[in-house]
Order: sequence, then structure tokens, then C-alpha cells
Amino acid sequence: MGRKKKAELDVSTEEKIKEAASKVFTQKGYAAATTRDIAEESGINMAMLHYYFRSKEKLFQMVMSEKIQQLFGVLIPIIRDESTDLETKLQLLAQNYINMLFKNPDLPIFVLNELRTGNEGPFAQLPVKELLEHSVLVRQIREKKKDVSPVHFLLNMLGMLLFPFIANPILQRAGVVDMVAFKAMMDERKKLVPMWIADMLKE
Amino acid sequence: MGRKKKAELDVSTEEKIKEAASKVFTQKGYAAATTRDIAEESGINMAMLHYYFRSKEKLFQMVMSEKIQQLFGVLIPIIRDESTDLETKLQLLAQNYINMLFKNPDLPIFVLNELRTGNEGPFAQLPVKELLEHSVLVRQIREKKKDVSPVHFLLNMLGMLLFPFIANPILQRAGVVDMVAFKAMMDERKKLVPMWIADMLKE
DNA sequence: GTCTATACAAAGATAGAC
DNA sequence: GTCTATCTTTGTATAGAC
Repeated sequence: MGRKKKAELDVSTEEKIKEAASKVFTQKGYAAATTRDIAEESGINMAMLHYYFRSKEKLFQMVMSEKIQQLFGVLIPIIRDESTDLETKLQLLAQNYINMLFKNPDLPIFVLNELRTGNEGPFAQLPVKELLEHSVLVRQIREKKKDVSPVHFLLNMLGMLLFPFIANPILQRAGVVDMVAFKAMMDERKKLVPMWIADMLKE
Repeated sequence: MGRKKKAELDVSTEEKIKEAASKVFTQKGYAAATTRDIAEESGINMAMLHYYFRSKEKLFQMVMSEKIQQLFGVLIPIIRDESTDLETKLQLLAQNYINMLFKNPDLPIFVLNELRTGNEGPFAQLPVKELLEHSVLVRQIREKKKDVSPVHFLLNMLGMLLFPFIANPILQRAGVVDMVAFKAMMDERKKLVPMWIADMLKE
């Protein structure tokens, strides 16, 4: 049994901790999550947390970096693709983003809230400025619509995709939709949102 | 000096605590906020917190109720107004909501995050179902556009209004906009968003 | 009503045995 | 590498004097 091997047959302890941390941090937020929660969730004890990661803070940084990648990573290749036209990009963005959000419904609020309350670090990774000002998508938008800043349309797009997931808990609790109806609605939006945005870019 | 009088010349202790609590809870979130923070911020000591409110939790409930009112209260009278037409409503919603969000930029993520992480209570106050299914605004939308659920348009509207404020910290840190540019952009959106929504409702 | 001092619990970190 | 037991700090709640 190689003790220091990184890739074991079963999931390594380090990986188990990371997964548990990811789950607990996302559900409760950084401040409310305790190392005891995480230890329990991963089936090991607190001493191991300290052995692998040195502190709650370090562990959180690790999780956060991944989450930010999850939240924006899908978008980047599509935005930069030279070979697809604007309409195609809008459709791909809507489909991929909604699919990703179905798998990680808590992600947006969690990330944005942690950012807001001070844990800012890992955002430096993202080439936000380039994506919003010099990407292929932005160039294509500029060609179509010269009198309004492309940033408006990107905010519209993301807002229309993300906001329903943010509002979902409220909608469900109020009985406006159940899980099935919400899923159906978001599937409709995969077609509707790109269409609406395309219309905004006309004339 | 009437000791039990509620309305004094200067701000009452109770009010000072509430204001401090509002500030600290909003900035840090429930879990990260401490009663020590709040006491210090309000210039009094922790014992007073317990004297006026019985616990951190109770104090939070109080703050939260107000926040939810702030976040949705402006919208309700506009949505229910029998005397205005659809276009007017869209314009009023955009203007009033953006103005409110300028004054309380942290509000949306804070409230939605606290809701997400479990403090659900005070949302029962809001007549969400009625507003989204039987309000005057919804009726007016249905008359214009019969083949798509009104909920889609309300999500679009709120998404386009709220999301920029949610994304603002990221935009500013990335250097896409500064405070002045963001303000200018949101002022543009007061006209643009109602226009876009109106276009979605055409034909 | 307001303060100082303190009880009590929870949480992060770590020592030391195996 | 992994565990149990414990130290230390921080946070909520409260007792008791004024």
C-alpha cells in the first residue's frame, strides 16, 4: 500500500475532504460552515483537515477557485470561438449555461455572495475585461449594433439566464412553480433567451 | 426625562441598535456578523442587545423583514395599479427599481443568500403568487402576448434590472467600469430595459 | 436603562499516540 | 496517514451593580 501515492484505487482522503468542503461551503456559506461539519460530511476527523490543508481559510480558497471556474468556465470557449456566428453563440451560451446551472443551482448566489462579503481573491483568474471588451462575441455584437454598448447585451443575457435560478427558491416556496414546472420553463428559455437577445440586436 | 418614552428627541437606543444591526448584517451576512460587531457599531454594549432584543436571531428577523420590504416593496404598488398602462408600468418599474438599488446595492445578494442558506421565514409576507399570476400587470401582459407565460417576462425584467448590481463588484474590480461609468450605464438602462421588454411583447 | 464582568458553548487549531 | 483528546479563541447570552 503506497502511502504517499496520489492516485489510489478508491477516492483519496484529500479528495474526500475537498468534496465535502465543496458541499458544505456551498450550502452554508463560508462563515456558517464549520470544520466539524466538513469533517463529519467527509467521514474523517478534523485533524486530517489540518494535515492536508492548513486551515479553514486555505481549504475555502481551494473550493472557491473551482467554483468560479464552474460558474464562468463554460462560457469562455464559446465567447472566444472564431468559427461560430453570433446567433449560434447565443444559442450555445443559453443551452450550456442553463444546463450547468441545473447541476449547480446554488452556485451563483454562493459565489457572488462570498465575493461581496470580502473573499475576493480568486476572481483575478478571470479575464473579465478581455471577455467583455475584446472577445470575438463582443466584436460580433458591435458589428450588428453600433449604438449601444455590448456590455448591456451581455448583462441582459446573463441576467436572463442566471436570475431565474436565483429567484427559484422564492418561486417554489410561493407555489408559483414546482420543480418540474421550473425545469420545463428553463428548457423553454434555452430557445427564448437567444431569440430575445437576437431581436434586441436588430436594426 | 421619561425613561420609557418611545419617541425621544435624539435617536433612541433601540433605533441605534437596529441601524447598526442592519448595516453589519447586510455587510457580513448573518453568520459572519457578531453581536460584538453590532454593539460596537451602534456605540453601546452587548448587554443592551439582549435587553432590547432577546437574541441575535430575533434581531436578525427584525432586520430581515425590513430588507425584504425594501427589496420588493417599491414594485408592488406599481404592479397593482389599475390606472396605468403596460408601457408606463415598465418604465416606472425600471426607474424606481434602479433608483432603489443605487441606494442599497448589497441588498439583492444579501437577501437572496440568506434565504438560500435557511433563514426563510419572512418571505411569507410577500404575495408572490398573486403578483406573478393575478396582478394587473400580469393581466396586461397576457392581453398583449398570449403564447408565452407572463412569468418569463417578469423574470426578464427583474433579471435585467437586478443582475447588473449583482455583477457590479466583478465589473469594477476587473476595470470594465468605474463607479461613474456604472451609474451612467444604469441610467441608460432605465430607458433601455422597458423598451426591450416592450419589444418582446410585440406581435 | 445602562454598564462591567463573566458564564457557557462552539469553533479553529494542534499535540501526541499509534 | 490517521486518530483521540485538548488547548485557545471567539461569540452569545446573562447576572448583578448602579
